[in-house]
Amino acid sequence: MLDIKLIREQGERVHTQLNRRGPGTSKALDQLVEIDARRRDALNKSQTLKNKKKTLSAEVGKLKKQGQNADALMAEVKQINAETDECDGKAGDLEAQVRSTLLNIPNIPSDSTPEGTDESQNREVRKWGEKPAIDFTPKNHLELGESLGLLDLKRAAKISGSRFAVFKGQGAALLRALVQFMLNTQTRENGYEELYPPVLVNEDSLIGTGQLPKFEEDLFKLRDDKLYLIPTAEVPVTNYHRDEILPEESLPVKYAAYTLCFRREAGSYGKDTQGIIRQHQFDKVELVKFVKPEHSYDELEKLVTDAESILQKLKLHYRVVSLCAGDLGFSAAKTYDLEVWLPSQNTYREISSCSNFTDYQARRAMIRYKSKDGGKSELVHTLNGSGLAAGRLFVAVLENFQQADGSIRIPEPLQPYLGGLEVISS
RNA sequence: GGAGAGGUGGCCGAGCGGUUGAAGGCGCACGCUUGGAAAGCGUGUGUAGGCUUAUACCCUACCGAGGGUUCGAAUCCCUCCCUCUCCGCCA
Repeated sequence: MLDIKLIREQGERVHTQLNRRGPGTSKALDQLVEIDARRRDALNKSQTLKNKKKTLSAEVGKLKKQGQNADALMAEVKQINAETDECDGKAGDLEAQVRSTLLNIPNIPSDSTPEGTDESQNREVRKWGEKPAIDFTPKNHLELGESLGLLDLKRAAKISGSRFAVFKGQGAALLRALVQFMLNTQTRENGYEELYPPVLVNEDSLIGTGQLPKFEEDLFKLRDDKLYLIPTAEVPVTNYHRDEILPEESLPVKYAAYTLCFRREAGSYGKDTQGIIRQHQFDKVELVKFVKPEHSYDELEKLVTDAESILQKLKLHYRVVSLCAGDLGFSAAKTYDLEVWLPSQNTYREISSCSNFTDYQARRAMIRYKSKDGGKSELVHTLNGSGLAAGRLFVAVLENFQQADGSIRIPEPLQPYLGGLEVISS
């Protein structure tokens, strides 16, 4: 949520910056300032009336105590009440309008976010490692997974439908090893505290991080309870500190959380239908940080480095991409994607997305910090990034470490998690 | 799911229709005291919104949430949520 004061005072700038996401993005701002002015007007009237009412009511109390008649005053207060109700109603309606408008306006892109309208204009920041030397026609992860008995999508479709997978045998063990390896790295080497949160969350949490009210159709919702399945651990972990004031000296607060994630993938029909790249249910280790505003962009760089450390340890070739304004997520001010090399597709595919949300989520979720030497509490900046998506990492391992005979070489750091297993073969 | 108890400031805990944003205590901050510390004494110590150059004053709201009764509600009534205890069920 953007600051209404900022919109009030620097409307032109906000318009310009929002429209970097695409023409017309700032349209919702148009009437906002005027509605807000009317809101404050009604509020002021109501408050003046309430003040008068309070004084008179106290008078009534005094008179009654002295056994005197207070009928005239009581009638007057009744009259004021009618007016107050009207003002309150008006102010309430206007406030609801302002809030719902604000909830549907995305974050302002950072100055360092590149210009551009879509994915094709994202800017490559750096590359790491090299493409694997494969001197045969590489198989894709589905062929490899099925022939080695690691994946069973046919039966998954029978059990649940399309975009679901069963990981089997050494495939299931490999997925588990990847999760374990990522969690250990992030908690033991990169300084994150582990959290294992619920995957069902309430509406307030989803409003807090920005999935609601605008993106309800992307979420799985329970029929009989007001709960949703999380699309990412960002939701429960960021909301862990919703409505809290954190002590300044605790910042930055850093959490790593492994959860299942659930996405309806509405509107992605026909995209990545083969294999397990795009699933309704997938595993992910998420990194979330709460930081002081002045550090958030430095913290974003570190967050990216922490996510990269997993790929580097596994010696997987990847590149870092800075998303352009048009490709930026709703709540983000700046985002780096990590894209891992997939030999079968001869391209880089997203495996992590690391974002700085500045104070946008913090304002929605009311997450603040207060310095030890008093002063006003201020909104924190929130960040998060995948560290990493386990299903896609599974794909990358299969494809990049495949050998001519169809077997998979297990990267050394993973071997301890698989009882010393060095190769998966049929 | 059934029965009962309860949700008040950072914490504990009073208040149960009238100057109560809320007694008292603890904690915390600052000051005095001290060689230093403790104790003691004093002062201060919530959030949001409005107004404002102002994180000064002033005003409004907030005692789980939302409604209602009343001139007036933390206090009375209704609905919902959450916590605890017992029973049932269950991993």
